[in-house]
Amino acid sequence: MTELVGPVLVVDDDPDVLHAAWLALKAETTRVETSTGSAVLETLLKADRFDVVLLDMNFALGDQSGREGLDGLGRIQAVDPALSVVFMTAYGALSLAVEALKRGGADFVLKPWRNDKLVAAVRAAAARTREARRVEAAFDLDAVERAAIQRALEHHRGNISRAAAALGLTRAALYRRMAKHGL
Amino acid sequence: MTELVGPVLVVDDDPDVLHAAWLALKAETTRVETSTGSAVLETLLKADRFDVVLLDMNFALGDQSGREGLDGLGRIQAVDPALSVVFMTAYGALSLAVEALKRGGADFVLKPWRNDKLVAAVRAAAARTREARRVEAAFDLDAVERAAIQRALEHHRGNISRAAAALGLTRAALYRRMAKHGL
DNA sequence: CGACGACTGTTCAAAATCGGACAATCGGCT
DNA sequence: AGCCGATTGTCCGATTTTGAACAGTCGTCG
Repeated sequence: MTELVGPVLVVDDDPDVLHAAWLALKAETTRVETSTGSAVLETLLKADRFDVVLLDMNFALGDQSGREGLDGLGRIQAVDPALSVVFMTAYGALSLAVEALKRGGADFVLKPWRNDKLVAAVRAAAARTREARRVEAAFDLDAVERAAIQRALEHHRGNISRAAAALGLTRAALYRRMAKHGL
Repeated sequence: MTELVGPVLVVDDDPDVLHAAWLALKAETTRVETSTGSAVLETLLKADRFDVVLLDMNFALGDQSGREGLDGLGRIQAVDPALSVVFMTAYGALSLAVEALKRGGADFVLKPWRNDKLVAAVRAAAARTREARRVEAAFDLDAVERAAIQRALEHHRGNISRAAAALGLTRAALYRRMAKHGL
């Protein structure tokens, strides 16, 4: 059973790269979004729930430090810490790759790539994102509270008063929280 | 491995009954508290965390309806729904026993009792209380929140900022909740 | 060293939540 | 039907929580 990869965002200053990535991924994913600049990164991330971001390391011409790419990684992590980022680069500097992975990058592919390699990297990154989201959800207090309330309501067969008492809330408080969680 | 039964509260209007219960239970439990009246029930229950309450059914002389005992049960359940109540009575009216158990009484012993029967009933009731408390704890929102916070803190190795983000809180909010839970 | 980024701990006015109270409704029992 | 206790849904002034801001600390790197 091959899980279908969700939306993928590809960011590179070269339109040819974007097109090549689109060709390679369109059959493997639910959707491929492309962007030539990292300026609107936050906007794009908030608009969609991507499974993977494919990010170019070198935006500034003549600057091969990867500053721009690492900065993008940080900004992505700030918006969605669970989202995996796969770097693309034409320069195979080892120290850069090490730094990128240490900071939480998922993988590193060299341009030009072999399509099957790219697909494999994106698949793995998507799986990583899903696992991270799964772990994250177990911590989110809102989700935990919602689950506890649902358990309590089920255990007391919809009796609000008893459920509230079991949860350690007043009835009014339980009403508020149920409304908040859409129950 | 025989678990030691925790504090037991015995309520009966007859001091002889209280003494007999004390003799039967003192070796089997951590503590036996006795009271001749049900008036101060709430006060006693709030002062200690009992494992079992032994409650007489007939307080009002000439009244064998068990009204007084059933009322006591209700008041106990209002304070601590998980606490098991064992009824004592000299009159073996079936309908009364059925009513008492339907309302959540744990057991029913006839006076005069055989000490080993009483001890067995108290042991079972104590186990019932502990199980009910265990189930209850799984619903209590404060306990659930506390556990989630501890998990998050451990997972992020004490890093408050990251733990707060994972929990979906601001740092300040996490500080407040940690203080509230004594962490 | 000195600068920098990340993290900490606390403050305070604004905003959300609290819970006791109320009238209405439900469900069982005579 | 009529009664009574339990439950429900909502209200509102009192209380608590919130989060942006700030100053201080820690660790790292040039």
